Amino acid sequence: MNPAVEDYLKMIYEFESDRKDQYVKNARLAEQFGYTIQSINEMIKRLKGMGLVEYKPYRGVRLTDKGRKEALKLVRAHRIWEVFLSDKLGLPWEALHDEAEKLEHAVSEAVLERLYAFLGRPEYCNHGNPIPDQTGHMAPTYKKSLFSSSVGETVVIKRVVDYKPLLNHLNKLDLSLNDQVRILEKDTFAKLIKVDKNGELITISQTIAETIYVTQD
Amino acid sequence: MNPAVEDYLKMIYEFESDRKDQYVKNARLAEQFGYTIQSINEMIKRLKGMGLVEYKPYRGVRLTDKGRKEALKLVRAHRIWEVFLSDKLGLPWEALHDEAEKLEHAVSEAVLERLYAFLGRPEYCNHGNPIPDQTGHMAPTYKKSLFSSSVGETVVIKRVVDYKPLLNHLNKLDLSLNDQVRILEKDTFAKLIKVDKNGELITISQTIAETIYVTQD
DNA sequence: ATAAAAGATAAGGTCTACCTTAATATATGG
DNA sequence: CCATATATTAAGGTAGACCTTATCTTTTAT
Ligand SMILES: [Mn+2]
Ligand SMILES: [Mn+2]
Ligand SMILES: [Mn+2]
Ligand SMILES: [Mn+2]
Repeated sequence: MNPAVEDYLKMIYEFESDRKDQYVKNARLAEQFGYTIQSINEMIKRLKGMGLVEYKPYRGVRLTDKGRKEALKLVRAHRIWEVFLSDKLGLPWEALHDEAEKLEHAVSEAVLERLYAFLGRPEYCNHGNPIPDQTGHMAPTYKKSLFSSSVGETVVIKRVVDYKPLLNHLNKLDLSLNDQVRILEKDTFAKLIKVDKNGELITISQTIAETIYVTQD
Repeated sequence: MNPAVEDYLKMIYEFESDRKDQYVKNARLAEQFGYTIQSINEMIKRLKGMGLVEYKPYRGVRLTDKGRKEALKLVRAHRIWEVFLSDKLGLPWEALHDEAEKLEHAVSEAVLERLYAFLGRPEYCNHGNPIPDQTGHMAPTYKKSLFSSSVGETVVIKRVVDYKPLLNHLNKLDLSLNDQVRILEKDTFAKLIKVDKNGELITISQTIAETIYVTQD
């Protein structure tokens, strides 16, 4: 298990969590990684040879139990490092991902468990994604989007998509995890939602509001 | 600068610190890394091409200023991670090196500086090696060996060679960094030294005592 | 001075993880 | 039902970082 293999497993895992029980298309992986489809194909064959994925031509790829177990370890390491970088070193949320992307491959399970304990066994990373425990179990994923909320509702931001341009945009809008907002207006034609955060009026496009997940307060 | 290149620079740096202004022999690198001399030769050529080392056939290799600067960054990262792993996660000193060997390559300078501050800008790692600051300056290296001490002297252990079998042996002898010991007896024929630590009698071979560095108390 | 030891170089090989160009197979929607 | 879009496979290439086998050069110690 080297960084390249690990990153493939993690990516496949993340795609699988989006659209449950779907095969992941090689083309999607190619696009996401910025590699050619041929390279993806080669690696998929290697992963298959290692018993980490199941592959059906023209359908796509899917993790085996063994592959999923490995992927979960990586997801776990990634999110634990994010918590460390944020909580202990004070890195802003848009910087966490890239750093964790490297650290996740550089740590033994023994050190990871100690780090996890040191951080107080956090259940979520600083983007609101659940952190699997040693057995692979994790807290629920917030699935209700801000845009799906109704006018008058008061909600709390609990998860955002971990994508740097989005996080930078949220910084500009002055929106952070655990912020409480009240839906003032929702215009499905203009594709906008207006919310109130502590007396501050914030206007958010539908596209952005669909990448923000909330709980009703 | 990738992990392989970084590890070569660090190794050359460490050999250079031992025997000042000496060229490092490719054979020594080969032995230490466990690679063939041919492989070392190839890599040395690459390092030379990158302007990181100066190489004289039959004499050896030496870091350029550029190479030394890079090497120092790695030494710094390595030792800072060791402090983290020991002080915050409680890893025993014999486990620090292997873990730091991976983490040192996985961290940006920005994160490293934050980590350094988080740890309280330590001057020494947990084996007593000085940690260079951002400019490359560092506290002095302890150079007086335990075996060179005289009977009757009371000394404090300030540095040990970071070599796992040695550290395990010191654990068995119940010797740690900052322990205070008094030299009871030194037998240059039997190649032994006997010390008292808090009423406990500890017998140490010359070879081992020469890998332990002390200050006079 | 010279032979043995130490060190360097040459040539060819492997494996990983990427790439390009080109051919081929499948899916599907009009 | 078949054309076009989508997906796959083939073939060959590169660069890094290792390897082995073999030859050649320099140093050094007697
Ligand atoms: Mn990664
Ligand atoms: Mn995250
Ligand atoms: Mn290393
Ligand atoms: Mn150390």
